[in-house]
Amino acid sequence: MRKPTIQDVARQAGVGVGTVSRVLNNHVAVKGATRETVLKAIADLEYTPNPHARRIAGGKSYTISVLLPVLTTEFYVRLLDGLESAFQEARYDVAIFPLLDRSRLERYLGSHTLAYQADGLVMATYNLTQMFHERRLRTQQPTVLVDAYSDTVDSSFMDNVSGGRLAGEYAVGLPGHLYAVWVETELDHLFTTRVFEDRRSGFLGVAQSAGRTVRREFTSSFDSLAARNTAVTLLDDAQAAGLPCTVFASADMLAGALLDEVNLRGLTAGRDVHVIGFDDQPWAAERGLTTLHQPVESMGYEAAHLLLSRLSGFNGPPRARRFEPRLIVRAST
Amino acid sequence: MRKPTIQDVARQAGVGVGTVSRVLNNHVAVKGATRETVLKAIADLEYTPNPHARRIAGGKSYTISVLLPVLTTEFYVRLLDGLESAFQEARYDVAIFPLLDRSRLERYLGSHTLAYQADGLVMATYNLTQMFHERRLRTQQPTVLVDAYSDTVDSSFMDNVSGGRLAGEYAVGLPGHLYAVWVETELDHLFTTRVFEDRRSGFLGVAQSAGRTVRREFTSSFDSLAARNTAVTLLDDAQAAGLPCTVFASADMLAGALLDEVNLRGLTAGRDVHVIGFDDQPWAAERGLTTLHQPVESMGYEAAHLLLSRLSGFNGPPRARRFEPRLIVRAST
DNA sequence: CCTGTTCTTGGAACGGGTTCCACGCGCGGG
DNA sequence: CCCGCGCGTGGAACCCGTTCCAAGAACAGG
Repeated sequence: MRKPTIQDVARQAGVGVGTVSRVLNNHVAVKGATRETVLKAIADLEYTPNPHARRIAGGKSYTISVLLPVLTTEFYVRLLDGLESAFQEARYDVAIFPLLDRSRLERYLGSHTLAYQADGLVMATYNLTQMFHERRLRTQQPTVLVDAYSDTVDSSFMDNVSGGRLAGEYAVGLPGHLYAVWVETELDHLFTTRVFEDRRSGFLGVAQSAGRTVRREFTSSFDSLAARNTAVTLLDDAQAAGLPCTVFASADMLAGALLDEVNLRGLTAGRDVHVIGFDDQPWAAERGLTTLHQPVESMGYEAAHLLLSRLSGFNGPPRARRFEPRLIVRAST
Repeated sequence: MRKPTIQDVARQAGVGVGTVSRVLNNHVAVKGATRETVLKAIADLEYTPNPHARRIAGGKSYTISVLLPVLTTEFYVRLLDGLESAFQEARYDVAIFPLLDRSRLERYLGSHTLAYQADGLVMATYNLTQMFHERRLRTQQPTVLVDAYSDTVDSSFMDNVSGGRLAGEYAVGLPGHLYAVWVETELDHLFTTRVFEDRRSGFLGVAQSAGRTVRREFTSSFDSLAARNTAVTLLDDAQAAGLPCTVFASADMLAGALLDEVNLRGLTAGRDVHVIGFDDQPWAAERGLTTLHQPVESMGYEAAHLLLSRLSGFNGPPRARRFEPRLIVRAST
């Protein structure tokens, strides 16, 4: 029982192989009735096209490279969900390269021996380096940025200024001193980019125009020990200055550490300490954390479509797709 | 500047395409001189064969699925090294599936829609389930077990009984009370198999025939907090009973936690407490840990060759390849 | 009802390998 | 010196899709 081929499908449906191929690839010019017949034949035979034959016949790799910093965080997992669902619909494979640090990224970009080059490139979060531009000129590879912005290529990104602003507008209505915690930009990692600066500028802008000052700002690296230390220092200060207080923690991870410490001190979040996070991690709902939800999947999905349109010939100027976070109010405020 | 094809190479070398293909695939029947000419042409043109064309022409996927529990541990990284180096030599790709728990494994094995089936299957550490046997019958897919044993399929594995015995033989010559620490077999994870039971039976067998008893045995789960707790309890008991003592920690991770605690108490490993580990992790040399080194890469390499021989037609009865750990004595004893 | 477009559609050519068959050449034996 | 065998080699056929061209079908306008 050999695997059925496109020939078998064509015979079964009483049409030519060209027609079957057109149905498979959604090339519009197929009449409704014919399309149905072909789809039925495909279903009956349990036909699945051979991707390798497709690649050699089409002269393309039908593969997209996705460059991202790491894939162990919620954010990138969701981002990949969005990217992969869009690429799957268009029958493209995705090759994931978690590059971790600048040297690996540059090694990847500089590599001359990209034997079977991907048809397109998705870069997540990375800032654009000089090497990137050189490589792009050399390879002509269609590229899209996601979670990052540049005016020279298509991009799909979150509006972090707006996210900071939303947090700010809500925070100024809450009682007590105002605090803010940011995430440190590690210089040898490219993936921090301007995300936290943007959140900060949005937040501070609103606070200022509301005539409020932030009592203290903190910067923590993105690990749980540092987050806990920051929480301790912050609460010491807040208790000394008098509760209640309101804290904008620009990443849920930081907010989580703060909630831990609040509980440990017998205080109550949403009464003594108001906490606003950012990310809407899966646990945020359970723990009742007020936070900003980001439509990360949509951002990925849209990025994929920007790239796909380039792949099918679109050649206009760079486009930018901006996504807005949404404030979700829960018990922590 | 198109990518060169096998046609270009044939022309350049003044031979037929068949000959070039034969050289590429090491089909013996090519005369030395001709082979040289072809190899030179390949080098001159910087020719790399198109894997997709190969797959469609050959009617095979030239891909091997490797099923393993996780790939974040030293052991599996080394195992993959061994597997991949062998498969690369034979121009096979490797697709890695870290399946983590029983349900994912069964979902993988039960799947009917393994569209472009791999030519062969490597299963690491997993015990064989009923589903596995059913699937094997259905798909006829050549299979090899690595780090596990069954008498129905080829296998390549470490002799953990022998490892335990080596540890035992050495331990009974060391002074003081005897302790042993094992790793807990989590029941919903398949990947613990009989490894630790085997080490235990080897170790206890030797101790018994030497007329020695083990003062206390501990079981710890494989995480650092549990390991540390176990170390504390063990050392409390040992100090109460009088030092020196000798401990066989059946995984370096456990041994490491023990060394930490030994240092913390101002004791000296190799004098007050003798520690024997198992694995020879990269840090074992630096920290002077006496341990059992496992030829994991060789085990993987051999597993790959067992599978490759099946793929090229070998059809004899199941074969088993057994590998022996080697005791490495360092300062901790 | 006829002619000229515009849609659809069939199928050959093609892409880059592998495999198999047939042929040529070299060598040993008679 | 001739014949036969086998090794080494060339190249056609094939694998399975995509694409493109030409031809048939359908439809609108006169």
